[in-house]
Amino acid sequence: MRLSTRGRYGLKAMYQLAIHYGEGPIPLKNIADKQNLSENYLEQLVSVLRKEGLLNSVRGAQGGYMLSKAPMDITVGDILRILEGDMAPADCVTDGDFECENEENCVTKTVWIKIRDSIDEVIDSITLQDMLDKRQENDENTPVD
Amino acid sequence: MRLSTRGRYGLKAMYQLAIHYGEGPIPLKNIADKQNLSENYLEQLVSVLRKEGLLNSVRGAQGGYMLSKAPMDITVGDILRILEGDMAPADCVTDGDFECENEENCVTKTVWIKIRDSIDEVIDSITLQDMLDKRQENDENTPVD
DNA sequence: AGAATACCAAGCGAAATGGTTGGGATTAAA
DNA sequence: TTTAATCCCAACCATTTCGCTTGGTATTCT
Repeated sequence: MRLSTRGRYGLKAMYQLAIHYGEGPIPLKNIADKQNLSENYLEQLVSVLRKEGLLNSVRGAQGGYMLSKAPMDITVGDILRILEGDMAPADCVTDGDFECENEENCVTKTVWIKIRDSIDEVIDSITLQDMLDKRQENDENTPVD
Repeated sequence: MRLSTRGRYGLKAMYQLAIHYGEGPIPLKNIADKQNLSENYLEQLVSVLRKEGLLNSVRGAQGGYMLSKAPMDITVGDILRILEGDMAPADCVTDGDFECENEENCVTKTVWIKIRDSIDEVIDSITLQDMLDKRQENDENTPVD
C-alpha cells in the first residue's frame, strides 16, 4: 500500500517551498534540482496544487511558485489528499458515493475505517512548519538549501 | 493509497474461514460464493496464505481449507502483510534494505514513518476473533453464513 | 470409477504509473 | 525591443501492475 510518486514528490516540493517561505517566487527548476526530481513531471503536480489553492505562481522571468499560506497552515493531509485522493485503503470508505452490497453486515469495512482514520489523524496533525522544526532538530549543521 | 484486491479479498476469505473455525475443511468454492469472489483468483491468494502458515489444507473430495490457529491468534496485520507486503507508504520505510540518498536529512521520511507506525498499530491490534465479535454486535439477526 | 477438491504455472487485456515531448504565453532584464 | 526565463497546457508513450482466466495435474472421498 505505497503512495505514488505524486504524493511523495509533492510533499518534497511543498517542503522545499516552505523552507523558502517569504522569499518571493521560487522557480520550479530550483526545487526539482534540490530534490532531484524531473522538472517536467513535477510541473504537473505543482499545477494541481496551485489550482487547489495551496500555491501561488508568478509567470515570466524571475517567476516561480510560493506557498499561498504560512507553513503552519498547510498540513501533510492537505497535500496528500490533493495529489493522491482520499487516504482510504478501500473504495467503500472514501468520501465518494461508492457503495458495496451487504454494506451493513460487512465486518471488513470496520477494519478499513480504522485504518483510514488512523492515517487521517497522522497526516492532519503534521504541518509544514512541524517539518521545518524537525529539520532543525535533525542536525545543527543542516544545510540551508 | 488503496489496498489491492489481494489484501481485501484475502481478509474476507480469512474472516469467512474464522466463522467456520473448528468445523473441519471448508472448500474454497463455498468461500468464493459467500463473499462473491472469483474462485480461481482467490485460490492464488489462499495458496500464499497456506505457504506462510496461516492456513491448513485437505486435498481431495470433502477437502478444503481451515485456519491453522484460533481466530484470536491471527491478526489483520498477519494477513495483510503476507498479501500486500509491508504496509509502508514509501519504500524507504520498509523492512527491506532499500535506501535513498541523503537519508539523514530527509524530513519527509519522518512523515512516512509516522504513517506506517499508525497503520501497524491498527492492523496488529485487530484479530479475526475481534471481527467475529463485531459481527455479533452488528445485528442480532446476523445470518450465520 | 467418478466426482470433488487442492495445487500449479502460464497467459492476458486493461488500467495505472511515471514520466517525456512539444509547444505556447507572460514577464523581467539586457 | 529583443531575449531568456519561467509558468502553463495537452498530448503521447513505454513499462509495470492488476485482476483475473485458462488449462491443466494430483489427491482423496464416495
